[in-house]
Amino acid sequence: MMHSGPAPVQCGPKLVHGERRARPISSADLLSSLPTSITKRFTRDTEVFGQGGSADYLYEVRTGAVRSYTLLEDGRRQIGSFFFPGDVFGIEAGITHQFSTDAIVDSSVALLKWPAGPMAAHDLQFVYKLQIITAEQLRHAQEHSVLLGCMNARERMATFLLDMGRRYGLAGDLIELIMSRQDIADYLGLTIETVSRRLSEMAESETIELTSTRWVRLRNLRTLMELTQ
Amino acid sequence: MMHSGPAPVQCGPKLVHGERRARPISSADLLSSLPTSITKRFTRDTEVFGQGGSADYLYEVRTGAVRSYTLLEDGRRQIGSFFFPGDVFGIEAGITHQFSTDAIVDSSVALLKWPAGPMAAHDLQFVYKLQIITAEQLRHAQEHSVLLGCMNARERMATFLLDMGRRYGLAGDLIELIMSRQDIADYLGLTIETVSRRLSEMAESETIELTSTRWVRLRNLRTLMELTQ
DNA sequence: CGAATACTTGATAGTCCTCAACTCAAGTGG
DNA sequence: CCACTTGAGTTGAGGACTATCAAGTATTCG
Repeated sequence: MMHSGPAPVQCGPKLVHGERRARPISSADLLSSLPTSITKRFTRDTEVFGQGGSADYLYEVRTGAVRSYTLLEDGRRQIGSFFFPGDVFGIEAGITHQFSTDAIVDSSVALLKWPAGPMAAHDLQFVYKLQIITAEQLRHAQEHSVLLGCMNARERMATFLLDMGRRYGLAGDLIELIMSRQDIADYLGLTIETVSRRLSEMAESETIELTSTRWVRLRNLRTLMELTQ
Repeated sequence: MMHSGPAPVQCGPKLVHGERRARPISSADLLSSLPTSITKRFTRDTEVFGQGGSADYLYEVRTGAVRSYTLLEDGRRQIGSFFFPGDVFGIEAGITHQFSTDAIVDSSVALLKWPAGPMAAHDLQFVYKLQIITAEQLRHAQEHSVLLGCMNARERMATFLLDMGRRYGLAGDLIELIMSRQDIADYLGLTIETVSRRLSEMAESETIELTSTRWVRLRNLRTLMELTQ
């Protein structure tokens, strides 16, 4: 199930109804349209907000990239999402943050202070947009559960590469992996070694090309998509 | 990482800041307060709505239980959530459902047709409540990603039992597993055999007692919580 | 240029999956 | 009421995939 499938020429997990799964977490210009937002800069590896901190703000990436994650006491880390320019994050059900976030590279982030008190957001348009974004993030989390619950390492890597290409792609088939191997591993529920091995394997089979450690060229989209679709 | 840790006397994954993770997906009485809802009955194993179907309604479990899941073409299934009386489900970012749902046992479900057209939900209170519920489900999905990405089978089972006890508990330490072993397996990203083995193991160590196939008594909460906290 | 860090590659081990047989429970029909 | 059937769940043996541990290579940054 997890370590799945008929190894040779497997056709990859496909959704019934033949639907696409991953897609960008769009922002719907939530914060940029509001005058009350301010912009802050965060250097590489510094915290934007921490687990348990009070959720007083909404955030939107302007430049750079951010990761959100949960830390377990013994050091295990699960990265829930990567956020790129335009992505909104920091939405919470309660008054405190359930996870931590920090900048992957030097980044600038727009902050919007929540309207004070519950229901003070008398702007229907705002709440409506917020609802859309939250629902999109929910969908992303559910898709990620499918990846973590059903897919093997090969399929996870292929899914990740295609997703990154869609959200952070450059020059068509050349994509930048702005995050470290450890980040990728913690996002995909794998170890850094397994991530490295699967990438090397894909390069070996000429499915991708490892231009440098942080740049990947997608050479055979079809093969990749057969592993994810 | 995944198949984790120092096997003997491991203390389980603990969140930094010592926070609790799982908790019920509360409804905030979204539908029950609205006059436009109708109630439908679904017999065991029948579909409430299917992946790809148009998302015209919101749903709330009245009696019984519902599972939501994603199906891959090769038969792999990931159950995202179980819903119990009071839980709202069927919230989507787009106009079609991203996953399927069906009744685990004979159930009655309240339906609320979405206000026609975008932004026609001129009731701020409604959108606000909806936002709360969506954010809660997002949190649940994120927590589930931690389970799927970081925890071993033992820890997943313990987390599941405690969560079920909280959401569907009876008589304090006696809980009903209303779903099949296969459902549990597909929810936890395991196989049915592994689920069975871990339950037997817990019974052997007197952490739990398997009263019958569908009833479990939690005998040693401390041990369970050490595996999850 | 050198040290620290990131990444890759190899060998081994462990957890969970797969396949298979068995037990148990529930429902049916004679 | 009991043999029969069927599906669900348990248990066992073996294997596969990924983790772990370790060493080596590449990259980055002062």
